[in-house]
Amino acid sequence: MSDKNVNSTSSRTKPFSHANQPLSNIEEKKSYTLKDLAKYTGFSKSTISRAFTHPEKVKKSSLKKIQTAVDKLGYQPSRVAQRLRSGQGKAKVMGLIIPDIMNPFFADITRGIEDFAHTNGYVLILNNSNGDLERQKMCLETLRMESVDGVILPPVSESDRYVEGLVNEGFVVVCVDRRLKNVPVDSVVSDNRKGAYIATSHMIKLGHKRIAYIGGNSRISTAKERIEGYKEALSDHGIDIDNESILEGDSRQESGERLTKKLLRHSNPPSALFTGNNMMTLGALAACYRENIHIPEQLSLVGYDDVPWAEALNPPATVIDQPGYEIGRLAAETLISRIQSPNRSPVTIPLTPKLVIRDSCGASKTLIESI
Amino acid sequence: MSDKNVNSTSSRTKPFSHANQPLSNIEEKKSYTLKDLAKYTGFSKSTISRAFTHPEKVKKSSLKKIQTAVDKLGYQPSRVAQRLRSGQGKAKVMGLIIPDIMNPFFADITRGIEDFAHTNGYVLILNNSNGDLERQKMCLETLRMESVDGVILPPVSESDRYVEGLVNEGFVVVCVDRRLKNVPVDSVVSDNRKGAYIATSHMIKLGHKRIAYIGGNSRISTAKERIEGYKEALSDHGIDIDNESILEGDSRQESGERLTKKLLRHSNPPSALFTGNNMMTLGALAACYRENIHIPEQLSLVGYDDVPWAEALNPPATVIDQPGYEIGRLAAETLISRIQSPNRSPVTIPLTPKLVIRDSCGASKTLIESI
DNA sequence: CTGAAAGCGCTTACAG
DNA sequence: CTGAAAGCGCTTACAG
Repeated sequence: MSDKNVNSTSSRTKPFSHANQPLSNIEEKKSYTLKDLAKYTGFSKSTISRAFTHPEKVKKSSLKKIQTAVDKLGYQPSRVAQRLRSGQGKAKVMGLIIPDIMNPFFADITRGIEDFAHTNGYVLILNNSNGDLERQKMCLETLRMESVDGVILPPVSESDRYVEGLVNEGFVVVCVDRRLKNVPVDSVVSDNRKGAYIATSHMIKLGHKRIAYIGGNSRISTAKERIEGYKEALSDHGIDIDNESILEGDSRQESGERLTKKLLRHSNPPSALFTGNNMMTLGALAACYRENIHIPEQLSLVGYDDVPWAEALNPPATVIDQPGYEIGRLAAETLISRIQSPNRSPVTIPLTPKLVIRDSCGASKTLIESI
Repeated sequence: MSDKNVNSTSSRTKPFSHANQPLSNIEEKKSYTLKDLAKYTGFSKSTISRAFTHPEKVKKSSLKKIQTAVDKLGYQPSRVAQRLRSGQGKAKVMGLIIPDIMNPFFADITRGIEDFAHTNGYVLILNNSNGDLERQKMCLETLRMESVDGVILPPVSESDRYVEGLVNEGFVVVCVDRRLKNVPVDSVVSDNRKGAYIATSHMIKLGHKRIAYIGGNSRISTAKERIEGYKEALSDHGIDIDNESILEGDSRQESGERLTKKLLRHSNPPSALFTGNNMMTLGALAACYRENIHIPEQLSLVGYDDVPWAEALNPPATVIDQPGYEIGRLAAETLISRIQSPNRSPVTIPLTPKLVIRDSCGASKTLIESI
């Protein structure tokens, strides 16, 4: 044990500092254990433990005495010890692996998950995969060593042998935002094909023919689905698909800027742009500012995700909105329900995205057109 | 589960999929334990444990055999069990309590902390205080039950009896971004007084006399310091302080919008605005757009934090930049160093903010003026 | 260099 | 209604 200087407080008055007096010989302990409580109350550890876990099995008067002691000592059980004792699915910890916490959509999902976890007595271990498959694997390994009850993640890649193995082994995984192929897992996702379809159709209705698309890496399910929805909308409206107008980046601001510049410098530049990713939208805007392109006069823009700053932009941005917080909450809920019924068949909970019309396409009305 | 016996090894080829064959009767186990490894290799649990913790004390050849078994079975130690055994400061978990993960500055700090934790074998438990003192207390209680080695947080309030008690008890706390009064804790903070001073002086130099300020609740140390810096800059330049131009909100977008509207509708509105908080900056921008006020022609603006969208705004925003990621890393580093030397005196690590000049004050040059 | 034993702080059958 | 005992998976003196 390491030494620590506890003897600084001489006289004490407040309720808290009196707590450990009766057990002065273990005064330097960080926190009390069942054993201390047993010594203090005269009950056995069993009874005290039972007072917490099955109070109905303990005599009222004993319960009261124990409660008093708990209050007096400020006893708090060790969740680590509880975890070691309790079986599968009772650790009350969930893991979360986020590709980029700076992305407000993921931050919102995180918030939703944390809230639900907190409310249900779960604790959340946060990991950052940084969009890297190898790092995601390391995170999963760590989370496994932590005996978490399950993991929530937007998979870095749609197909992933390591995750497949884990799932088949019985490790609980819930996909959020992005899907996983070839594995039976619960997923809480939004309908990205539809979101992209709505966005693209909106521009088409406003008269645009040359609509470009930039988005994330297509090994990610959402990126893939969004391209599909975009293409489908064009086809449905009899517009030819121009592969030079479809550019794939890496979901970061920098690639958004780079790809947008490329599009703008094209001999026959697009009149409208759909950015399938909120960080890339930021890059696109920076590119327009640099190239002195005015929105919406010279370029109409629809972004993905109704980020907090969408409304503060000049002009306020028309976007596809997905309920991040809600998606997060649902994912956490799904995880807990899966833990409780390990054998139920996997569910996919799809959320429907909405178009939020602001001014970046020239349509001046500010209304939410739910589709 | 229950007992198991090791049948002698059959032939195996693929490391992973065949792994658990020799232990087929415990096939449904989630993961292997030291006991399994002991049975499998013939060594005692002690030796195997030692092979991990003190390999130099184990014979080379044994080490090799154990390694082979580990690989074959895919053994991973239980961090929960390790944690229970190991003493204070060896749990390798840190807690983080964030007031608002949607705030990109906090998200950036979180990223820095996670990175450092990950690199050093620590795991991060994330909690959301939502800026609420009571909730922050609950988070701290939970984190304590989790036997974390320490907690990093931007305190919701500068003075907080509960946290004080915790610290005096020896619970490791590192303040990040915001300070704590009356308690000897390590802190990694930026010089907010100076940041505000620089921002305000910049506007003064551009000729502004009526410079308004909106910021967060003044029970938060950063908000308080920024007001001080703002006032100091005015005084130093011989400008009277007008208390009607100083409005206090709650660090959220909505209050930024509300307060800005109030300022703009004033009979003698300000010609410049300093928003002491990035979410409130967003609100201020929305207010300007709504009230049809042009930046920088009608109102100059300096915001706090060089958020990812600052550059994508139209016009790109002049802001005070604080290195969030770096601050986070340093906080995690400080936490770990504190764990290692529980008795060293508390340090305060101050970072210097910079002014990033863009276009929201009319100064058209894009340069970073480090002060 | 190795193993048997104790113990971290809890919970849960099993006997009273 | 209560207590003694076993055990969760590990680590670490203590003896060989």
